[in-house]
Amino acid sequence: MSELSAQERIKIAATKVFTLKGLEGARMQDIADEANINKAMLHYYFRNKKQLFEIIFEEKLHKIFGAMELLIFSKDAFENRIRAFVEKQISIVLEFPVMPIFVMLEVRKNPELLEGKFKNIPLDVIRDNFRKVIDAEVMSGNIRRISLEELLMNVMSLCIYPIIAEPILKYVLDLNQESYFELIEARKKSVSDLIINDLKILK
Amino acid sequence: MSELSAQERIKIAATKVFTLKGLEGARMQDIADEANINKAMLHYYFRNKKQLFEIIFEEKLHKIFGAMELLIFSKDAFENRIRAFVEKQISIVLEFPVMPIFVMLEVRKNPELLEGKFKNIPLDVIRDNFRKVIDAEVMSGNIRRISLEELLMNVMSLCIYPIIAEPILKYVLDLNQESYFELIEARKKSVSDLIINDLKILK
DNA sequence: ATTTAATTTAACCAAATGGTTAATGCAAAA
DNA sequence: TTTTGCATTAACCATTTGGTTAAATTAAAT
Repeated sequence: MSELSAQERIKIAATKVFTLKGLEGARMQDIADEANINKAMLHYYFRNKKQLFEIIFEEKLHKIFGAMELLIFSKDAFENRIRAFVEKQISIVLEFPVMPIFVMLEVRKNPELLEGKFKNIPLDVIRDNFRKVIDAEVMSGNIRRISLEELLMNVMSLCIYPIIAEPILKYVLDLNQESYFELIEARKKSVSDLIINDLKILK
Repeated sequence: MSELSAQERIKIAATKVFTLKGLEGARMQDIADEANINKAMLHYYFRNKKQLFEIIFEEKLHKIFGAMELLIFSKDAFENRIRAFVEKQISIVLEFPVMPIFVMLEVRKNPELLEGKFKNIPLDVIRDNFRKVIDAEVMSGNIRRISLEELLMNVMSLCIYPIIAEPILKYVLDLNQESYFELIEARKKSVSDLIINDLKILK
C-alpha cells in the first residue's frame, strides 16, 4: 500500500496530527494509526513526543519563510519580484493551509520555539538587503516611501489569511469549494495588483 | 483577591486555556488552577469539558463577527464605514489576539462547530445588503467594480493577520513590543487608505 | 547456512486525565 | 435556632496517555 519508509510515514502522519491538534492535543496513538505502524515505532525513530514535534515544527517554519528569499536573491525588477513572491507564497500556503495557524499558535504557547530556528535563513541579511531595494526604488521615483515592515505585513496578510481562514470565509461568504478556489487563484494576480498600485501612488 | 464569581472566573480561565491549547490540549486541572478553584467546580457549573468549550467557542465567534454589522447598520458614507470597520476590527483582535487562530483551527478540526452558531448574526442579510451598497457606489462612479468576496478578504486579511502573527512578525522584522505596537496602531489608518485607494482606481 | 544487526510487535507500566461522589461549609429562610 | 439549599472540597475511580521492554520477525553480513 505505501511505498514510503516507516520513518517518512511517521513524519507525514505527525505533521497531520500535530498541525491540527498542537503539541499537547496530539495523541501518539493517533499518529501511529495515521502512519499505520505500531506505537512503539514512534519511539524507535524519534526519542519522544517533544522531539518528534520539534522536527516537524522546524520543517514547517522553514517552508513558510523560504519564500522570503525570493524577494532578495532574484535579479528581476522590483514589481516582478513582488509578483513572484505573492504567487509563491499563496502556492506554499495552499499546499498545507494549517501550517501557518499551527506555527502561530505554538509560538504563542512557547516563544523559545523560534530561537535558533532560522540558522539557514539569514533574516538580518534579508532585511538589510530588502530595505536597500526599497530605498533604491523610492530614489528612482518608482514607488512611494514605505517601510519594509508595512510592506511585508500587507503582502503576507493578503496572501496568507484568506487561505488559513478558508472554512470561516466559505461559511460567511456562502461559497462552495469551487468558487472559493477560483477566488484564491485570482488572488495570485489581484493581490500583486493591489500592492503595486498602492506603491505607485505618490503621496 | 478576585471580585468575580466562580463561574465568571472559570469562563475567563477556560478562554485562556482553550484558545491556546484547543479542545483536546486543554487540561481541566489547568483551567481550575488558572481560575483558582477546585476542579470539581468546573463540572458543577458546566456539565463537562465539551460543553464548557462550546460556550467559550460561541462567545469568541460572535465577538469576531460582530464587527461585520458595522458595515451594514450604519448610515455613514461608504468610505467612513470602511474606516470604522477597520478600526473596530483591529481593536477587537488586539483585545484577544489568539481568538481568530483558535476559531480557525477548531473549525478545521470540527466543521460542524459553525452550524447554527450564527443565529444572532443574519449573514445572508448582511451579504445581500452589503452587495447592494457596493453596487450603488459602483453605479455612482465612486469606486471600481469589486466583489464582496474580494473586498472582505482584503480587509479582514490586512486587519487580522498582522495581529495574530505578532510573535513571528516581531522575530522576522526584529521589532520590540513598542515599535510593533506603533506599527499596528498606524494600520488603523493605513489599511483603510490602502483599501480605499484601491477602490478609487478605475479600471 | 549461520550469525548479526535492524525493524516490528504485543504486553505492560506509571502517571495523567476527565469525571464522580460523599462529606463539609455556609449563607439565607423558616 | 434549626433547616434548607447552594457552594466548595478532598478523595476517589475508570480510562487514557506517553513511554518501556522483551520477545519475535525480517533483512543483511559473514
